[in-house]
Amino acid sequence: MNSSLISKPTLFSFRECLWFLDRNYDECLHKISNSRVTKAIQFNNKPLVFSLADKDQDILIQIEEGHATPSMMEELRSWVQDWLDIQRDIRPFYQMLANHGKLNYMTKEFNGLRLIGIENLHESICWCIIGQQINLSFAYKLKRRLVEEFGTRVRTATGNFYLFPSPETLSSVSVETLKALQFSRQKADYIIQISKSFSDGLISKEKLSTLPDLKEKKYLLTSLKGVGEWTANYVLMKSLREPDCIPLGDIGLLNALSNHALIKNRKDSRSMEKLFSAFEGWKSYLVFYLWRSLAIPNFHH
DNA sequence: AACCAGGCGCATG
DNA sequence: CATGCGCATGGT
Repeated sequence: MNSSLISKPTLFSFRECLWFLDRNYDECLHKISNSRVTKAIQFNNKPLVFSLADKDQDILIQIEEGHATPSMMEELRSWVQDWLDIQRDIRPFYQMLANHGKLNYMTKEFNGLRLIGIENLHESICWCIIGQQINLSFAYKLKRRLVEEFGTRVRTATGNFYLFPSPETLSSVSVETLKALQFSRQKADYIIQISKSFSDGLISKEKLSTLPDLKEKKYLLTSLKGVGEWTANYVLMKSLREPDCIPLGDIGLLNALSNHALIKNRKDSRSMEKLFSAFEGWKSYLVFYLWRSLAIPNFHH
């Protein structure tokens, strides 16, 4: 089995999703070319390279490297649906956007954009730690070094693809090694310790998602050194798809709110709460769309 | 040339 | 509880 189709729901745009995956950053875990995204993932300890392309009313999944049994293909289909958040009916969110005087333009401008996730929880947390307090281009550079140094490489006819390094691998790396890749001592420490927590089974996506309430999830996440409020919320929104998690204090979020004249200054939490209270159940989506708005050149209210 | 980036932990008042 | 500090480097 080397291909499969997923039918598109309403309010889904492959082009918008592809735009997000492409942006203008040096992403090392997938490649975009000819309106297709290609990526390596791991199933049953075996790497598999697949691509996604737009095909009329469907999304075409193709296996680029490796072999997929029918059950693996079924798993891959489900993985892709999670990654691009394909199954969610986002019409309620669009209704909320449409009702908002300043944000209703988004229903047209970003039509069909889905909250693209980070399915691997360990990767998601490491990515947050890498990105803390540094500019995104440097963050992507650090991630690339980490992935190319410690991740599994899959060779294909069209180039190399990488899997994010496993917790086992990263937990046995030394601080000095990461420092040589220009990680700060703290970031190196956090990543190694958190990788240990994963390989020791102290935390896993399974464990985190089965916790009964959000407070416990946040508590478990922030008990890890290097994971604060921002990271916990980012991870819950991107990896567990919690509907109402806002990475508070996020500089991009604050800039977007300020561009739309929705807050007076960075400490204007009252205006923020007022805005988000109108998006109950869809706060994470609103954050994602606000981030999307940052890419509009010279956007000012 | 300063200043600030997808923050966080730790030390103080 | 609030505020200050260091962190690593690159972009503006």
